Amino acid sequence: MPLNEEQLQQKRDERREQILSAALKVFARRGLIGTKMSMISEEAGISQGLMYRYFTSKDELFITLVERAIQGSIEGTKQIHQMPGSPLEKLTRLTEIILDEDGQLYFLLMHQVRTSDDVPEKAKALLEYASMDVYVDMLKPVFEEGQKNGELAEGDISELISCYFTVISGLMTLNIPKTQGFQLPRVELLMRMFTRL
Amino acid sequence: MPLNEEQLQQKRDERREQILSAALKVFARRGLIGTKMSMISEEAGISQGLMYRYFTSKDELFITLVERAIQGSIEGTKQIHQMPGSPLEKLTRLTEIILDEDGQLYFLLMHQVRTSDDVPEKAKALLEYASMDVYVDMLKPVFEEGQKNGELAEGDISELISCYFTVISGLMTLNIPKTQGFQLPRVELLMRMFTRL
DNA sequence: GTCTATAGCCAGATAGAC
DNA sequence: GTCTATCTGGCTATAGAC
Repeated sequence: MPLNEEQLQQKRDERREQILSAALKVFARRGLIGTKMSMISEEAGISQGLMYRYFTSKDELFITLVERAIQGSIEGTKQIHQMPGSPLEKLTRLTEIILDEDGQLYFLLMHQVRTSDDVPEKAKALLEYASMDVYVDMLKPVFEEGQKNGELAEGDISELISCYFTVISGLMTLNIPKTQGFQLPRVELLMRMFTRL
Repeated sequence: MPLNEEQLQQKRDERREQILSAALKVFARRGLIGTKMSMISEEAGISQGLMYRYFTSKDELFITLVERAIQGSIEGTKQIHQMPGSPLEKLTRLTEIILDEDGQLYFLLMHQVRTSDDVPEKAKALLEYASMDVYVDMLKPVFEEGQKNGELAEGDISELISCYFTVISGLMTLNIPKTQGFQLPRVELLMRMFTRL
């Protein structure tokens, strides 16, 4: 019983996802240069040659993942507006999600792009869509409300949000789960930076 | 006029330092694998071949720098006991120094060792000397005094110090000076995590 | 002591068998 | 569609000229 065209396409998409998922795991930890195609194919359980039927090069594979990482981080941050509770509760919840979530792999990937010179030009260009300003603008309404109701610290809003994202980014970048000795600070401790004294 | 043995040795040491300094700059940003010997030799302004007269391999060069990084970070942290002022003032001052200083390159190097698998076994082993416990123990007296005089937040001291170093490490790792958009948070903002409300 | 040229190895990408 | 075998280029480390 032969498969129809749609089924074939679906199988092809699944395999593509399988490769992307394996590649994300390896790229995030090891970076573009530190990753050999053989590592990805092994992680995906297929041969090296086969990957080139789905992606024309290591760079293309990498760039595809960077696109997803940026989109995912923006979508994730937007979630805060659907959350219940006061501004401080929202911020606390968002922080817990970010630090917990396995979106960490995408976070590390974006860090690779930011700090490495050996990354394709296109990946660098894509990162413009994830500038600090983008995130600051998304969180601004929440911080404004929090300042108004007295929960959040006074002061320049952009500076506060920028501080928030910088600290969170730093923590994510340390890749703590696997790093001996370091342990993720409790969210309540972190929040003290932004709450009214 | 020929140089005597001591002068020759000194000239040799200078060249060695010149190579080490160049190597630190490149390794810290690009990691062991991302760095080609030609990059280091170019940064140092010498030929590739010459480096092998001073270091037997890329790995040896890397390990030498890791040793220095660990020693430097410990020495630096110890400084806090020589500082003037109250515990909170000492901690603030230490933080400013760490974030400011060009010891950042050493910081990044240690991060490379922690997170990369492609680093020589010996470098990994050396990092044991820079475990979180080592730093916690160094800062313990200062935090104890700060809690006693009411400047610092109450709570488990090890957790507070560990949080402190984790956040600082994260910020250093982001390599902010060169990273567009990110900016180092003001130290006073960071300190709010540890001061009494 | 320093440089240039090269040997040897390793990994990305391709070709061709099944 | 998938795998194995191979081509090709680039980088570490060495050899040899000056």
